[in-house]
Amino acid sequence: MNESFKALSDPTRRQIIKLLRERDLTAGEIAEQFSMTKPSISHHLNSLKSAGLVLDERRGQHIVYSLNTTVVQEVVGWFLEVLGTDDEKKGDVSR
Amino acid sequence: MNESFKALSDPTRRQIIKLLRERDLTAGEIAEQFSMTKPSISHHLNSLKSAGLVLDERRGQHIVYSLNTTVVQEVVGWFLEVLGTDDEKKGDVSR
DNA sequence: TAGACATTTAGAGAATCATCTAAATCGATC
DNA sequence: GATCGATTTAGATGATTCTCTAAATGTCTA
Repeated sequence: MNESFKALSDPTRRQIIKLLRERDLTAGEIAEQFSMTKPSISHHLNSLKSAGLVLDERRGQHIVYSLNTTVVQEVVGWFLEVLGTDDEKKGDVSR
Repeated sequence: MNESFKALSDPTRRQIIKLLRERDLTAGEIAEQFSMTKPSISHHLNSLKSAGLVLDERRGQHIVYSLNTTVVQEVVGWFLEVLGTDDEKKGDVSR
């Protein structure tokens, strides 16, 4: 969970996640979108991957990245917990 | 928005947010909860404050911190945008 | 298997960050 | 107004992070 938040703390990585929401993309296609070297993007992709936020799959010469919605959901869960819901008031787990 | 994510990338700061969900707390009360010096906690509080995630108010000798739910909501908004909703499919803004 | 392309790994440098101790500020009380 | 308690500010240090260039790896095709 901590790794997820760390991964999300960088604007480039958040942008990558937004791109992957549209469709799966190869590492090269992702790199094209940024004014940064490919190794740097590769580093960011690795950070997202080890946080479990994205998945990768080799497809021949290319490596295709996709969003792991499950893990993103978990992070949203943290926020919902912090914000509380209608069923569960601040810290009150009695009901 | 970037500052919010940066602020949330630290476990101590996320824990502070969770504590403030229970009730408003003074800087000292917050510091008590951690095995870290008060100046360090003060630094974290400042980080949360300048990200807009918490609010502070001087009450006599003490300074009371509280959660700024509005800004936390904004961060949740980012996630909902990434995850999509039932009304709005991946990148499809046509409907 | 040689060459070309896609991607990652390695290593380095500059910047940012978390934490500490020591000192300063701010408000209350005697 | 001198002192006490609560909190922050300043300054320093070690660790982590972002980015780069250069080199390595993996895969396809001729």
